[in-house]
Amino acid sequence: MTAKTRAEKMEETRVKLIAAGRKAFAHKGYADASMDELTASAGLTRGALYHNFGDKLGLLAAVVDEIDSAMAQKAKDAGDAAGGGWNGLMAEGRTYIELALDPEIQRIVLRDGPAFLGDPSNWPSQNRCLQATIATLGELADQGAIKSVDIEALARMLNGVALNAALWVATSDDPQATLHKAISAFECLASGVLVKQEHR
Amino acid sequence: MTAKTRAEKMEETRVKLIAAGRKAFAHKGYADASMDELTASAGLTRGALYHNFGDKLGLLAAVVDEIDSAMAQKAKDAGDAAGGGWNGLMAEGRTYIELALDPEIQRIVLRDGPAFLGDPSNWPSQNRCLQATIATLGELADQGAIKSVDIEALARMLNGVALNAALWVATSDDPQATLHKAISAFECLASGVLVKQEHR
DNA sequence: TTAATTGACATACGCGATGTATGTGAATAT
DNA sequence: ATATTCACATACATCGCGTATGTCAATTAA
Repeated sequence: MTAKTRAEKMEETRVKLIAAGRKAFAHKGYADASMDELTASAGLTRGALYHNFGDKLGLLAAVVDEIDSAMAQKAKDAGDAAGGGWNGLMAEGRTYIELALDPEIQRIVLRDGPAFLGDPSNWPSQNRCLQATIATLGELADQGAIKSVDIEALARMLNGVALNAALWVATSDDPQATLHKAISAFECLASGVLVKQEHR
Repeated sequence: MTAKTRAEKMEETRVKLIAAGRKAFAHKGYADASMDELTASAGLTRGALYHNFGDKLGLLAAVVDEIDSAMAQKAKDAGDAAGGGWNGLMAEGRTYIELALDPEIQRIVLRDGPAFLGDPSNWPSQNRCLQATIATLGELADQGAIKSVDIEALARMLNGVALNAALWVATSDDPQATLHKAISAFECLASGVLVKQEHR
């Protein structure tokens, strides 16, 4: 086998640091995570950290982006599996909320992320997710399936509901029980954008 | 007039520190707010801070409690002025959106609060704004005007929509135009919780 | 009125963590 | 083979929190 090149080793340390970051940030929270301990647990020093990510926030941004991108991908897959359209949109939302059961996601993405990195709608991963929602809503609007309200506004509000639901589940004492309530409320509110109300 | 007693002076310093906390936390965020600078801006030292509030988190809790209480009062007033019921709920939502336009509220109560103090429903203030929404929804549920979904969940989702709307408006190029879109979208989603008699 | 005591706040210190400046050795280029 | 780059380690400066201790005015008691 071929010897490791320099770029390969650097990528290796980036992966190690992000992995260590996920563990430390999830377990102790961003504020209480020591970069000395974190880098040591990866067999490195803070030198590697500041060379690769600039500062502590840089590592958090990288960790959040990795996790949030994976979340968006899973949500999109669920939407496609549900056949797209309205059912797809609901499946995306439901999946996003269910992911909030993961303690790592709860702590890093839903709690510390907004506090230390700012408004989530400015995150690269969140913007991608928003564009996907806008596209789906656009199709539904062309079909006359939803009320004539500004598409971007609807997309932002829907994502806001899902994010808020996820946050609620994340901080709940009983995540499993809260999950069902959150999903029901999400679908209830979402039904408001449909032209035809569901019969119950 | 009577000379200032000791308890009166202490209350004065508490007021000064909370006021300084609101300014510093809103402008620099909780994490980057220096207690040295904060207390100095109030003409005091960190000694007063730790004597009155125990630690940095104690001051944040006091600040959040004060703001959260004021928010609840304004929302309730708006709801009452609209005559309660569904109109009152919509008025509360609009009020919440307008309140969340305040950068101080955005940063301290809506972002740093949950991150550093934990789940808002566990705050000493018990998130009074949310409680007001829950109370109104309870009335509507008794009247059979809304779908049978968990009241707390609905309240949280509605507030989540309002929060997201406010954040969007706040960062918009044209806040006035965006505000109308946001409120329309809010009312659109909110209508999802109403039962529609004509479809039964 | 005056001496004793309380307590609200200031001052001083230790500890830990971040960020930067500098050093080093292995991989790459000439 | 020598020079150079650069990924990372090491060493250092700084800053901010929390605590321990000091101080002086306001209260209390005689």
